Amino acid sequence: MRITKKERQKKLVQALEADPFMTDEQMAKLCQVSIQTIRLDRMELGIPELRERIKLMAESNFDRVRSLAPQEVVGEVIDLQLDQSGVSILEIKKEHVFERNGIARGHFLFAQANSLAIGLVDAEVALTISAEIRFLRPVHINEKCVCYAKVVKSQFSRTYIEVRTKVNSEEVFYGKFVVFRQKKK
Amino acid sequence: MRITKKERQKKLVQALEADPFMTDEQMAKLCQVSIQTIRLDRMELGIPELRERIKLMAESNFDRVRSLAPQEVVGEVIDLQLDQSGVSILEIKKEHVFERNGIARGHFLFAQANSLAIGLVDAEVALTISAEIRFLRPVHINEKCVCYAKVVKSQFSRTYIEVRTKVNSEEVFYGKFVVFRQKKK
DNA sequence: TATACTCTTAGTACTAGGTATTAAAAGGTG
DNA sequence: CACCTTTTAATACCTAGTACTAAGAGTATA
Repeated sequence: MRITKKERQKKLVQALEADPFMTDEQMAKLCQVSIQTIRLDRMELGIPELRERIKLMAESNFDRVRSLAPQEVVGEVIDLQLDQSGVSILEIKKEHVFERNGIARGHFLFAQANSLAIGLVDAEVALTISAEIRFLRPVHINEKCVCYAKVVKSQFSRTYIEVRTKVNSEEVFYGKFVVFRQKKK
Repeated sequence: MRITKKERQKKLVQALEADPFMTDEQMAKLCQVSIQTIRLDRMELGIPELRERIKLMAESNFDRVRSLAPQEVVGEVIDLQLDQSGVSILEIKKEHVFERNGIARGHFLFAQANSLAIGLVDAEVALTISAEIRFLRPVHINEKCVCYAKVVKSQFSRTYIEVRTKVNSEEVFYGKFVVFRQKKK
């Protein structure tokens, strides 16, 4: 016995973390033991077989891809008057919050506001130039952030937009955005 | 022959788009044809078998999971002196940019900066209170954003952090963050 | 009507990467 | 030496296929 069972199992877990696509055969070679030993190890450790592992990975990302892939806008736009105002909603889920305390990471609120501000501008190219933002109170998991954006001024190639995000009519985020635009449609 | 071959194949593609986890058997039932017909259809359409499909999904998201799942931080932290300074790198990929023009959406640069600023603060709870940010030039796909954050002041329960993001020593983003902190570790 | 042709179904052999089970060998410890 | 854990081996079976051959069904064409 070269290394102990415990050590081998530890090694296995690490190896699978680095490359979850290993077959039992490959693991057996890696650990210099028989395939049966590997299978017993997987049993003990509660590690499913390759195909199950792959499936779990694919499934877990499938939802995420679906909910995050239409990434052009963060949050669901429910109202939009181009060059005037818009409203979007973002429900804070576990992927948005700090594990530790369940408080939403600021950049998601920013992303919602930024997306809406950009989406508001009726131009071929619209890019954020600058922003002044304020996080007024922490937002928690399961809260629905309703984001209101309003164009306050449009000068030369710049659009000035004011954004307020509320949770139950309580303001949680405020931002002033300056957006650069090029060539009206 | 109820529906034509073309119609059936169209149906198949749509069904698989909605649920890529279907076996040939399930598809056969769905289309009211034999399993062999489904296999011929897959051949013609160049659709791989279930296991291959699942594997492709898992693989394609594996990289993304790696780079995005440790979501506590957007970007890879390569240097960190708590309460002093830190550096992180974010490579702009296709999921970060506007499809239209290949320019990075601002909120990713913000997220990188915000994450680093929060990560810099050595406290149990650290939350962004406000930020003043400026996007100095557009960042394109494949560019590597190196983000430098520096604590400039720490007063009461607030930490003031300055962040500069560069691409090839050219400044692309600048931000001043105010971070709230609670209870030192 | 017979023939040609596409479409569909059936059946067999084989594959990877396993599970589940039983049994035997190897190794270390009291 | 006996006991017990650990490891290996062997066998039957499973799923979701591939690869291939062959035959039947349905339709159009000479």
